[in-house]
Amino acid sequence: MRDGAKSRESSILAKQNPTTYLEPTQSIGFLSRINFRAFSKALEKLTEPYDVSAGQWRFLRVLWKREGVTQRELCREVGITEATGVKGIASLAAAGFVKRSIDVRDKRKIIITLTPHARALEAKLIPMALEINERALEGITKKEADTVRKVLAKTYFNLTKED
Amino acid sequence: MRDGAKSRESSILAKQNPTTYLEPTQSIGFLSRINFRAFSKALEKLTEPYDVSAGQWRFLRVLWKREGVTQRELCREVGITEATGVKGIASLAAAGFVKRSIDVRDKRKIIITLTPHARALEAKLIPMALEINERALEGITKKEADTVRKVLAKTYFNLTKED
DNA sequence: ACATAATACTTAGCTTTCTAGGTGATTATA
DNA sequence: TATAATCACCTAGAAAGCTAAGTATTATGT
Repeated sequence: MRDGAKSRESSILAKQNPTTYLEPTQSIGFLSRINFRAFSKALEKLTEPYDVSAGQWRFLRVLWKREGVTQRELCREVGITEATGVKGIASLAAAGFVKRSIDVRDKRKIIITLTPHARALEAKLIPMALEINERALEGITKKEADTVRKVLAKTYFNLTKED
Repeated sequence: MRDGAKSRESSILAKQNPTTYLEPTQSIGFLSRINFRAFSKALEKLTEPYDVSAGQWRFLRVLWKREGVTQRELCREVGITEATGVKGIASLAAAGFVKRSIDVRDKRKIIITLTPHARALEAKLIPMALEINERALEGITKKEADTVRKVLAKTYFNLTKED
């Protein structure tokens, strides 16, 4: 690993300054960004031996719960635009994780189904996600974690309503 | 705005399911990702009339507090790799927001300084960031917000230590 | 029935990010 | 002092996201 990345990550949150409202380290937007990257990278490091990238993981997680869904619905659940979904699903199909088939009753729709290989990966990969979550939440009480989930759901709602 | 984006954003968090640990809407990684996008987009909508993108904003915020910093140090504070920084700073320079100059005492280093135009933008743009934060935190107590900041700093630390 | 709307996916092009592997300047060491 | 190591930045290439605009297909309103 490059030294630059390491020194950045280990020290960026060292000097928290509670006096200034807009200090980056005090901004939930900033914290969301660096946590998103950290979660992705940590999970990707575990799933990489199975040739599953962080982007692919996000689709697979949805599909394991709910297969045979349309492309639009899948994108909605993953939390991305349909344009982004086209690329992501193409990459999943190229890697042999999903099959795309046109809905017989509505030829506009594309139904996404998992290949047996991708279905089998669930048992391997879900524990990895659990492990990352556990590692991330070390030293954090259940109540605190619940507050974070509740607040982040609310901030998201506040920022995206009336768009 | 496209209807797809709207329907996605307005309903994705509607059905929270507290029973399953790894539900996307219960995952702090997932929530961080969608919040990062939401914060970026909301702020960008306000700063766009000044031709400042979300990426550029992240650099400017640091530089307003601490000008004349090296490229490496700037990247560290923004929370990105140096490779990413090269592109971002090039975009800032091309837009006339910063000047890059070689350090006379160490010719490896590049010192980033703001142009008068970028310096003047601080007074316009900082209130926008405050506004987005206020909007995001509507209906959230100070204590809850503090918990979120504390927890997100900890999850980030937990995930990036010993890399 | 036929023109118009809406729906579902696609394409094109841009931004922001990453990793891996450079180059050149400075510092440390044998 | 020569050589090696380290440092600071750069390049290349790819992933993952976005908006805006385009193409079929289906639904709707007169």
